[in-house]
Amino acid sequence: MPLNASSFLILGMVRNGVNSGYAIRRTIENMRMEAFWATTFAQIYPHLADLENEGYLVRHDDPQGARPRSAYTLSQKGEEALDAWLRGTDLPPIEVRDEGLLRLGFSDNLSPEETLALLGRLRERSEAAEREFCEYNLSMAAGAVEQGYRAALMIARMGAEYYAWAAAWFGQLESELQRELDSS
Amino acid sequence: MPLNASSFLILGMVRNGVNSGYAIRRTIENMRMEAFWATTFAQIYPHLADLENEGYLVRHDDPQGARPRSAYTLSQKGEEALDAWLRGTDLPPIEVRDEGLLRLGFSDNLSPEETLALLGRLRERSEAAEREFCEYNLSMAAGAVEQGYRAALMIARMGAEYYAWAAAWFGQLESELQRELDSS
DNA sequence: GGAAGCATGTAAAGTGTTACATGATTTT
DNA sequence: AAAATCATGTAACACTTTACATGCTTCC
Repeated sequence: MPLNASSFLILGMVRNGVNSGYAIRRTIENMRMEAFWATTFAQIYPHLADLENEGYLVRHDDPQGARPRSAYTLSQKGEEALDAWLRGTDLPPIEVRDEGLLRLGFSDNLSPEETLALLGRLRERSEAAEREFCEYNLSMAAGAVEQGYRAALMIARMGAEYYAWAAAWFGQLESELQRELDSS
Repeated sequence: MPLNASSFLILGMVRNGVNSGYAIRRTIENMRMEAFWATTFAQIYPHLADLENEGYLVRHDDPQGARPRSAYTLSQKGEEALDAWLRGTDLPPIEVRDEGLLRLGFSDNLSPEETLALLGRLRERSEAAEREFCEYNLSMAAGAVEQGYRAALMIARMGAEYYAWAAAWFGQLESELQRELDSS
């Protein structure tokens, strides 16, 4: 089983002390990490089991009262694989799937009013994403969790700034189109 | 068969006069449309056949000499489906998968030098993407293809500006880290 | 004559999402 | 007592990518 990006997401989480499938999913949600690498419970649990079978992770029983719980730690092999990936000189291309931009790209047949409405929805979607990142950034700054999580915070800050940029970009297009509409 | 975003990409292309599977793939490549919705030949050809079976597209034989070729046009049903999608008020969330950002997010264990190298690779990748968008934008401005392709050009311009922004962002992080390194 | 590009596909594998199922614990 | 959250998974489905296969045409 060759490791893929999802494997390293899990290994990285475990090294950061996020040691159960449930905790990994929740952390990804809280950190808005889905913004650049999404996953679901249905992916994480089987993947954790695979990584244990292949010797990258070690599983421990860690029940909370009568509720069973599996906690994981990195094995030597897991540490090495994660470090090799972090130091790798390859860099796979970014993959984006944005149905909204696709729609904008085929909007030539829409009326100016309809295009304005679409641009407004795109801007609002970016504004909402920006707000979510800002909320996470604030909650992090409040706690003293910054020890050892510098990189994750850096990414979240980039997310906030990117979505602010995108919202402004859509807003500018709206203004231009509105001006054209007014002057005709 | 409910239509998905890939269906509308194909319908939109056909309406714009890009009427064969081969031409659709090449146009997506030339326009750098893969930056926000990627596809391959292996997806397009069966999908075209499905859309024809369901009555969204009409197929015509359009051989070039002895080389066979299938050309498509939109049916009434196809036109309507495409317009309904363009005017839809729903807006599915953006999906991004960026192994590079994932790596940066787990880079706390790297040395400053190694982090600098990673940031440099990320910046270069953005710079390369920006160049590709600019090339397409220039090739469009040169030709008189702007008639009816205003939206596609708008998107390509956004692509160029976004990657310029991202490259600058990574560059700034590099400078900050370098300063820290120098002053210690 | 060979390389590059035009043109169309199939098969298999890999990856990811949705829906479902179960039961314990904590909070209101 | 009900709702929310913790915790773990399976099964089916949908989607995408990779590799392979074939043959024509144009340019060098």
